Amino acid sequence: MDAVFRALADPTRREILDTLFAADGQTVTQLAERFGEMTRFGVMKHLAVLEEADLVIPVRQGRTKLLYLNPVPIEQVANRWISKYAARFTSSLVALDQHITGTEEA
Amino acid sequence: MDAVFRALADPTRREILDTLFAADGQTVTQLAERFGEMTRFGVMKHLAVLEEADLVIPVRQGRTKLLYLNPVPIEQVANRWISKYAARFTSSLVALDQHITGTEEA
DNA sequence: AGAATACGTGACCTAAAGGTCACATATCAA
DNA sequence: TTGATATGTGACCTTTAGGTCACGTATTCT
Repeated sequence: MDAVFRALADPTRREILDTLFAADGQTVTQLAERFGEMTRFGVMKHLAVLEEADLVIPVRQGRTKLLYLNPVPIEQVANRWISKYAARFTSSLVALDQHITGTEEA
Repeated sequence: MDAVFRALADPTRREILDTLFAADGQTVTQLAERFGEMTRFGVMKHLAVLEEADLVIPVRQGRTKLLYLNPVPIEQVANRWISKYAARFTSSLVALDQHITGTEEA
């Protein structure tokens, strides 16, 4: 989970996730072209960090590498760490649970 | 929001938040004593980052500084950024909203 | 085969992060 | 006022992060 937090710390990496969210399965070059202010190598280094955190999953296809967004680690961070602090989030889940299980309308 | 992400990136800082979550309103020295492997100065630097991100709110009281945890920025990150990626989180909020607004039980 | 394309690696540089220390300041207590 | 306590500051050091580049490898196309 440490790797996830560290990966999300950089704005460029969050922007990469945003880009993949908008269009999943891009190649490295396609992605790099959207970051004109940075070379392909810079983007690749960020991708390495994102892959390390399992936020981006690479699929080799011939000479290209397709990049897929993996939201699972983000969900885990939300559920295992953030929910502890985000009272509204927690109470939302509690309320939802009560709603579902009928605990509230006893 | 950038400051929040960056602040959460370091494990020591997350541990500080955990400590304040367990016991809010500690002084700097009290807090520092729990981090035996680091000097007070190291802890203070981390505190500066947390305060910068508004995750820790300092209240000067005489010669001591009381540290309070502020979960609001974490909630904002959850709502404005993470919810986009965490499908279960999002659907939970949607369900809750339906529950509150009565959209569901029409 | 040869050329173009797509990605990978290692060296390298600069700036920033993490951490310690000596020292300064403010406050309380006697 | 003197001494102890609590925190703040700036200099300093070491490691890491972010970024570029020259070059190498694999793959596709003709």
